[in-house]
Amino acid sequence: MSGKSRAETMEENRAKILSAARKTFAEKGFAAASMDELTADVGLTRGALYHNFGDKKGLLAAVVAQVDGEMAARALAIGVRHENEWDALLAEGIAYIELAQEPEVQRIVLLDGPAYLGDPSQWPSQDACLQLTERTLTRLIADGVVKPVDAGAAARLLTGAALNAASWVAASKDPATALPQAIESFEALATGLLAKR
Amino acid sequence: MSGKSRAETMEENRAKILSAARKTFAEKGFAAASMDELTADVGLTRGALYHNFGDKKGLLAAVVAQVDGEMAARALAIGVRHENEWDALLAEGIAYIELAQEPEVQRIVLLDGPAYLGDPSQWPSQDACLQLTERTLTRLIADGVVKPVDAGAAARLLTGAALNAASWVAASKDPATALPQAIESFEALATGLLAKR
DNA sequence: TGAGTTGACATACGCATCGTATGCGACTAT
DNA sequence: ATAGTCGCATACGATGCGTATGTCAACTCA
Repeated sequence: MSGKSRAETMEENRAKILSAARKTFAEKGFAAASMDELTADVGLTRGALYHNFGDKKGLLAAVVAQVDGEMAARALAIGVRHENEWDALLAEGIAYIELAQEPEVQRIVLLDGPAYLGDPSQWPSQDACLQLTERTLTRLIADGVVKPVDAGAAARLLTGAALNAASWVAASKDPATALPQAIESFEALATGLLAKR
Repeated sequence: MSGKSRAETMEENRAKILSAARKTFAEKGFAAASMDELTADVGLTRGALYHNFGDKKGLLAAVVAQVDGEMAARALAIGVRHENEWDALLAEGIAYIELAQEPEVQRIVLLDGPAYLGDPSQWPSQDACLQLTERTLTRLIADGVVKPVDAGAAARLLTGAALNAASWVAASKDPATALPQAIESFEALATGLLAKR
């Protein structure tokens, strides 16, 4: 019983390519990544790639969805630990700033993703991070904690601020000191959404 | 005296290529833009391109600097009309949201620029928008109007929020109604930076 | 003023890469 | 057993980039 079913090896090869792409895209960027090299590194050819993902952009989309999903899951796990919904929102935002420090996220999700797949709000994966904060914001607005602004717009602004903060920290000369400064500013900005003072 | 000097035609050809690049990059994106076509459209060859701009990325950098500079100039002109520095900052931010609605800015400065040239804070042009708001913020912090946060971080967060808002509006189904919502949220967020309430 | 030099651009070449069309072996169903 | 399908490899054509080399006009200087 050592043989693998057809569907099993199929999934294995898909995963191999996805994993290799995730690494290569993060290191060299999407444009500079050669599909010949990438597939050869896992013992396959481009034939497998085009069969599984359609084309090069299809592979990027799959990688983005994976990384994006993991980030949302981690942020959610952090936010859920807070009883107060507002504190959870803040914690999630700060989590984004910290999670987006990884070169993988920086390069794939924040740089190449938008450039080749278009604006995140149009992605099939629908930017998991955005949806998460939008739902949280909607509840907070209903509870009167947050000003009655459009939740979609506020969510986009908030995550946009957080992710830009992450890029700023990652690109700064001294990330260790830049990170707390970014978080401080983020918290200050966020409090602007509060209804009561 | 109808003859043009060597330096004159040089500048003319540079401007021709730059103008064509600005249009093509905005319409088809950086990756899909063929340098053969682009130069042929203005009656030149790639030889002129590589002589004037070094390589394809060099051309993108020049275009980005131009568009970025124009945007900062327009935002500054708007902000300067306000006597109150804080109102000027808000007006500048809102101006970014509106100015960044143009497909040129969206595609070139916000998508392809970061992807191919790296984080804006590392650009030679040093993201004119960022510098502008950072200086304004520094003055406001010195005056005690804004909380004593790091001006660089806050500037990045603020412009990041504004530019993401612009992308959100541009990608939304109904930009006409999304724009005021984005501005409303932006103003709310910005007030979080105020020291006194 | 005329020969030499420089500079701006064109031409030509090699190399890499992508997408597709085609081929082949393994598995499956009847 | 055989025909058909599926997953992937191989082969091909088409672009596009960067560089090395060529060329001709403009500028310099004696």
